[in-house]
Amino acid sequence: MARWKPDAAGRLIEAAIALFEEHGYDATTVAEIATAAGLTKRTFFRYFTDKREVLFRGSRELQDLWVEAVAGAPAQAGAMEAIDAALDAVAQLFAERHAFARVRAQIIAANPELQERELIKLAKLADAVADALRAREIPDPAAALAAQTGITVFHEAFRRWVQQDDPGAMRALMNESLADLRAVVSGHHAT
Amino acid sequence: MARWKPDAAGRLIEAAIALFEEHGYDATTVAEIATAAGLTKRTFFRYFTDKREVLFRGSRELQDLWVEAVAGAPAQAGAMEAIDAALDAVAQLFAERHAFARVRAQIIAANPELQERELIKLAKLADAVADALRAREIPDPAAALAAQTGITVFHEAFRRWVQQDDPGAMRALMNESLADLRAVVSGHHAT
DNA sequence: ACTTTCATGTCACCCTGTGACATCGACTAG
DNA sequence: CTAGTCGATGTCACAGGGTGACATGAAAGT
Repeated sequence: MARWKPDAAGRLIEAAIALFEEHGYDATTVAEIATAAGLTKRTFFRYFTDKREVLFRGSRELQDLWVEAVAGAPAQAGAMEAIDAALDAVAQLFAERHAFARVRAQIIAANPELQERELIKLAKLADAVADALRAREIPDPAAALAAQTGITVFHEAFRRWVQQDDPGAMRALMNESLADLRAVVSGHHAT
Repeated sequence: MARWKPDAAGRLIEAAIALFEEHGYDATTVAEIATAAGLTKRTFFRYFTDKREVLFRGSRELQDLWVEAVAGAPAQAGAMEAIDAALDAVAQLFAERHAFARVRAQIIAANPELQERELIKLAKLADAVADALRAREIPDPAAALAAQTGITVFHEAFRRWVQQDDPGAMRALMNESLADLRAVVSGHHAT
């Protein structure tokens, strides 16, 4: 028999989310999370660099998905077509996780510190996507701006997606956001 | 004679920046900053909600400038014209503060926590600008997207502006970023 | 003069985050 | 089978960020 119960990180995440939902993020201490997961405070910090990070483990996965989708777009695709392909992949990923995403989004919405962490994860995501575009021979600053724009569209669509009930609606929301953005930037009037 | 030396907040900011430059942000404690300013740790936290905030007092001023410029744009101006007017005002403001901005940018660049704070300030700025656009009868989501786009252009231009020597170059950098963004979004190839 | 106001100080305290070292099952070599 | 190593976790002590409660005393009002 194993000395330790498996998946310590997973248990910490589950315990953390349950406690955050019940008492709020601030009112939950790391020691409480660790105890609820059958571990100690010190062990918590071996898995997560800080208390916030327990909610952001999935960001890495999202970033990989973006990067792979951009890299895997057809050879002749331009910057925005590659971004569009990534939006497809992302919309599919999230369709399976609507319920979880909502809970998590609610916890984050209630805490400025968590919003800060979310924004920096998004910024890192934009950097990674920009790198993926550069690897496709798209020069700067077009790569950086296209990446940032793709993330803006995704973020805006995500915000709306968690506020409504259809898990499959993300792609449509993305398309709306993208169309609006194009209209605004080129100076036409939006819908 | 006054009981306390005036401008406690200002003294704290100066002391903080000097110490951050000398020893780095992490290695500087709040107690050190306070003592250097002739105050106590407790007093520091009466002026700044946390240690980071001592570097972001000016963000409020920047936000007001944006909002006023957007509000004050000609009545017939569309979303992007109003943004453009704001970019003018912002470029002027920063022209006088190139040296300070560089020091501050360097401190922030060295610290992830500070970058987080910077990003959330930028997000709040985008929200405030979006509100100002809505006040001009620009409907959502155009208002939100135009605001976010304006901030993206500003941020990109700012990044380049602190890396070069001409304090007056910001407006030109903004124009370049904006032109690049337009080209990317509408699908043409950039320079 | 008496009171009130208010910026600052003092003190005690909790929580986050980290370094150093201990523990002990599991795995591996021989 | 035994010895030794490894790796995940625990224990302990501590620095630093951040806060609540109360004290102080000059200045400003009345």
